[in-house]
Amino acid sequence: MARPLTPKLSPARIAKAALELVDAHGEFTVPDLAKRLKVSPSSLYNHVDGKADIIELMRGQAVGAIALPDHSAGLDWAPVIREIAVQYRNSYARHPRLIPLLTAYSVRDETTIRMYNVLADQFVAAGFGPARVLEAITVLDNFVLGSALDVAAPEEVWEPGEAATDSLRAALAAGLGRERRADEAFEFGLDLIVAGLERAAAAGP
Amino acid sequence: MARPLTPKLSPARIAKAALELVDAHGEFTVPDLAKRLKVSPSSLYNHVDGKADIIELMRGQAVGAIALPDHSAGLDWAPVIREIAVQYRNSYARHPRLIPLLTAYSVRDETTIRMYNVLADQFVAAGFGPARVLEAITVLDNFVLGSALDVAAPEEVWEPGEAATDSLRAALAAGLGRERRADEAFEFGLDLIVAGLERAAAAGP
DNA sequence: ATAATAAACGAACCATATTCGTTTCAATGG
DNA sequence: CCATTGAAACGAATATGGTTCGTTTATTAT
Repeated sequence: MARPLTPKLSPARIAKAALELVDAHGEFTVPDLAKRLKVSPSSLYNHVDGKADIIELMRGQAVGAIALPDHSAGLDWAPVIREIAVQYRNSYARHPRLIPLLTAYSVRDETTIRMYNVLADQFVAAGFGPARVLEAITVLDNFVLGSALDVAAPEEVWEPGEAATDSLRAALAAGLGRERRADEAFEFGLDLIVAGLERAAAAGP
Repeated sequence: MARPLTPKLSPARIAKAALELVDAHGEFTVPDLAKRLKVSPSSLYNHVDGKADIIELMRGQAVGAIALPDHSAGLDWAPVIREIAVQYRNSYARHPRLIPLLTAYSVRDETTIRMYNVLADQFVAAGFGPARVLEAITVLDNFVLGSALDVAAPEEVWEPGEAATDSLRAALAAGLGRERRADEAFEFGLDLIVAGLERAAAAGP
């Protein structure tokens, strides 16, 4: 009932359990989380600052796995930013139901900043001016976040209702499982954007 | 204390007041909403089904103002889809702080379906096959949603921290106010995507 | 008139997040 | 070796928020 020989809790353990709850149910409550950890709710507050803090820790878990490509070498910039976008998006897609929780707060963490830095360097190398660099990063970021939310959307959203025309109905029928469909749309959109950026770079300052 | 001569409440009134609260504070609680309407919390339940229902009503308010372009004429498809995307995004941008609430549910309403129909028709006219049509719609949708979330993000998110490199720092310095910056990035990205779609269409099926 | 419905209210309820005081153990340093 | 300190758990208590229910009163329909 009191202090155990070996601590049952730690921020990492808490974040992991919370993420499992979110993956399973799309949300989590402090009592549920405590139950899963076989602990009383108030015990959690010895290790974390509150629910918002737990969400931050989950973001770290999700995004911390991003492996930035080695850009120090003289690689072409386009494949580098493409790879970053893929990694970024995949790290979210692994926990789709976490994203709605993150959008409610929308804080940028350490990993994200590092990523922005690499992107900025690459775009400068591509010959973009400062304003364009910011726009390019924003475009990529927005597309990645939107695509991640798409993965989280429930299947029913994409079921044709009464009002669907033939064109839309045919398109929906062409979709396979939700998972791959979201993946393919992301790849397609990313190709469009990267190709567009390359053309913009070639067009000069 | 009992039934008044003229009803104080209606779904529309409730949605309007709730939206004002969200615009101002980024969230709303039922007690606060009731207070603003000078009504007891329980009275609301004579007109709406609960908090989730109120959020749905707000979505309707936000998105209901979209004016779909007249596409029956033989206009080129690219300007049509571009205009739709702009309208769609702007209707969200008018109430940025509402979006995080919507992403938690992500239900598609009537207006959205109508929009998808028009998009599907246009892409078919452009010569895309069914699978491509779905991908194109998804790409646009994801980019619009991500861009809308960007408008909602607080300013501080984009302030350069310790870890920012020169490239990123310069890019951030080039940004004006948050609002216009988000607008310009959206326009830029939309141009990239539409141009890419045009090239894809020209490349054939 | 009388019945039925609509619209408000207050009280009560349950879940959630959080705080506080207390207890128990582990480690440390005199 | 033990006394102090601090970490880690707990239970009780609190504040807030969403929702339900029974009641009251007015409007509308029969």
